[in-house]
Amino acid sequence: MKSKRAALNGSGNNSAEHSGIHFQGQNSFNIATVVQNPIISPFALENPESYSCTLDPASQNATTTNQESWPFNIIQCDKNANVLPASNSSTPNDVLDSTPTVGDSEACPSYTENQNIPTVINTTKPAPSVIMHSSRVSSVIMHGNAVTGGTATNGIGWNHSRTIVSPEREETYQGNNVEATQSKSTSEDEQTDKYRAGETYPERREVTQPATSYKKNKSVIREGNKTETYIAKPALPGTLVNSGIAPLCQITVKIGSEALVKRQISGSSLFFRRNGKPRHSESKLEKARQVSDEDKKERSSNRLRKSECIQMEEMCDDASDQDVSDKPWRPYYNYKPKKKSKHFKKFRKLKKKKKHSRSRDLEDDFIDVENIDEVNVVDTKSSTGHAEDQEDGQEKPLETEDFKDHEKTDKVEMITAQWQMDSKPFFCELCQKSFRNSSTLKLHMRCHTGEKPYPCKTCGKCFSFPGNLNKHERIHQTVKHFKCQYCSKSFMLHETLKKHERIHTREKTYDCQFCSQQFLYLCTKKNHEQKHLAEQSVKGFVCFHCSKVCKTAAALGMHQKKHYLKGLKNKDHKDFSPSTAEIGSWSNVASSSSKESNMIEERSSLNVPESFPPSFDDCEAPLLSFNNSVTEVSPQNVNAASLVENVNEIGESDGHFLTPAPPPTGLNSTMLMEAPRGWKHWKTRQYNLEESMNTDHSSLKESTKTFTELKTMTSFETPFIP
DNA sequence: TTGTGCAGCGATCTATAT
DNA sequence: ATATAGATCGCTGCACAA
Ligand SMILES: [Zn+2]
Ligand SMILES: [Zn+2]
Ligand SMILES: [Zn+2]
Ligand SMILES: [Zn+2]
Repeated sequence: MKSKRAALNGSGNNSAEHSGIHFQGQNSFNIATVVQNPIISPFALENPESYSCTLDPASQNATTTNQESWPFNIIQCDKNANVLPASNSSTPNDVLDSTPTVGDSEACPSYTENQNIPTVINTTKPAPSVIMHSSRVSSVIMHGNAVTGGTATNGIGWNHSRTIVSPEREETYQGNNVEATQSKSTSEDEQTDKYRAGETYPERREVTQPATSYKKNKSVIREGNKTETYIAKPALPGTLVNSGIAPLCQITVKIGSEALVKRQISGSSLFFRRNGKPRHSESKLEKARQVSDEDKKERSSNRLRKSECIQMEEMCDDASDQDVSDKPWRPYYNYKPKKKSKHFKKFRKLKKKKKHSRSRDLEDDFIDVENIDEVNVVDTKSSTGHAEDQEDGQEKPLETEDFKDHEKTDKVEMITAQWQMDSKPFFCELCQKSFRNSSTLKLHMRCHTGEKPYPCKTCGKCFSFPGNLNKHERIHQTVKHFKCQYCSKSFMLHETLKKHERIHTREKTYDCQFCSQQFLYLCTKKNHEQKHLAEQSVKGFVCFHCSKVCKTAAALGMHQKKHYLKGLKNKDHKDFSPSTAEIGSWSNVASSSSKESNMIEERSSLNVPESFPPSFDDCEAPLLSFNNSVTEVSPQNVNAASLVENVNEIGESDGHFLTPAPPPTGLNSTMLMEAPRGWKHWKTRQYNLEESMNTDHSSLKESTKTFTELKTMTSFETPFIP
């Protein structure tokens, strides 16, 4: 059995393939993907047979094109079939109980090029995930709340002039996932059996209209043949199936080609957003909540039990979780956002200059907004420690001012928001990403729609982006065009060659945070670091200065206060002077610790180098913590710990004591040394924390860089190599 | 069993063309 | 302003060696 590389983002959201789901990147089309989620379609509550469903006339003229698209079902319903009872409980349980589980992948035939997928029309029990209404009076299907056509809003509550695009485009796909929201009824079983038996699928249809550009903003209700489209889309494929958080769905209401309302029924959309700036008006959130509540009432799914719903509610109860709901809509497994674009940097620079000319003190508040991509405003590591200004390559000095974090955060938010508004005015409503122009946004929407208009001429595999097709088509060439200039190896793709050549050039390697090893591949590095983390599960409160281990944080505080006082005494005013915040921080720890100054001076005899804190296995207090606040381990935490560690080393290398730096405020003044022993465990925690903090991985990268710089400066000679 | 490197792909960024 | 191509990054799966 082969070992599998640990997934890097650890979210479970990336488990599309793990769970046998192949929305993207695979030709296989796993229908179970959609079926798996009981919440996925409120429509499933409805008795589909009660509708008179006809094929959308447009779709009848549709041509079959690409085979890999989002598995929407599209049904056009008569107007009089529009009104849906809010609590129509007709056979919901049946529906759900018969819902195939994720593991039913074998029941879901792989979709291949020559196969046809049944459209919804061909099934006897259509349970659409997309419904097209001819009605002029729109209503949101589940609860009948009207979205009045005449006063159409964008449903978002924003009043700016951004372009908001809903996932479905002018081209809508004729559903091929009949089973998507349909119960795994006998008919479905029959069908899947048929498919397995090798019978051809009914032809899959696609509604293809001339690709028109997205209308900018403003939902204009066209008179005449207006079509309202309700779309319920599965959320992220494979979302946390195992964790009990079911993938959810999203409802988009389209009138004509205008996306007017999107209701995202996803994890935390089941719950109120506490603070403002909602993307949906409160009433709509309320509606969404009602929907979910009804769902919860009416569904006693085997896979999503009520308790799980409650659990979800609890999970999202915290304000910090609010935006978690946005995450599942990031295309492709919740990818880490790419690096901040140069435009953003330019923007920031401009801002800085403006500020500088206006007021000096604002300028002094250095804000590293590099990290604050999109919604990440929690990680304000810039407030302390070293922050690298990537743009100039200049390293910012240690921040010693007593900042008010929230002010900075606000500034960052402002800057980021303003930048997005100014520089990226094209907004994807589904994932809240912004883009610089409509083309980019259009392209991006393919991630949501699954549109893949670029088929490989050789194998027929379709791609969303021409560049990816080009890359792909090279694999059909047997010739490896790209030769390594250092060895004789050749590669199909230039990018692969470049990656390979890093072996020789040692360029762009990934440094282990804990030792001096470098790795060519990020995943390798992370796996390696995990090893450190696992072994470094130090339980106890470690003094970074002398490696003593204290049983409690208070004890450590007491101990380190000694260091601090000593340092003050010996300090010959180099350039270090602790901030008041810092002193306060340490004093607080110390003062609360008078009772518990039972320091443990025992040093582990494990293979821990002298400079590394000893482990303390039987210590009850698990975390190294400032201010007695505790959080779970995360890459940020680890980096923070490392950061402090190295700051200490700076001080020591200079021959004088340096008080440990305060923890980065972005970590809520918390850092710790404990890591779960298992990688998977760690991953999970990492993900959860990141999600709850509404951060992304970019902060990790930034922190790592900072740390790497420190490492270089301080010549981290004694790596911890277990 | 574990670690490492490669293949391949999705998605985004950036420069350039229209 | 928009569209496009190429570059790039991040990710997973797989093969293979230790
Ligand atoms: Zn989007
Ligand atoms: Zn091909
Ligand atoms: Zn080579
Ligand atoms: Zn290491």
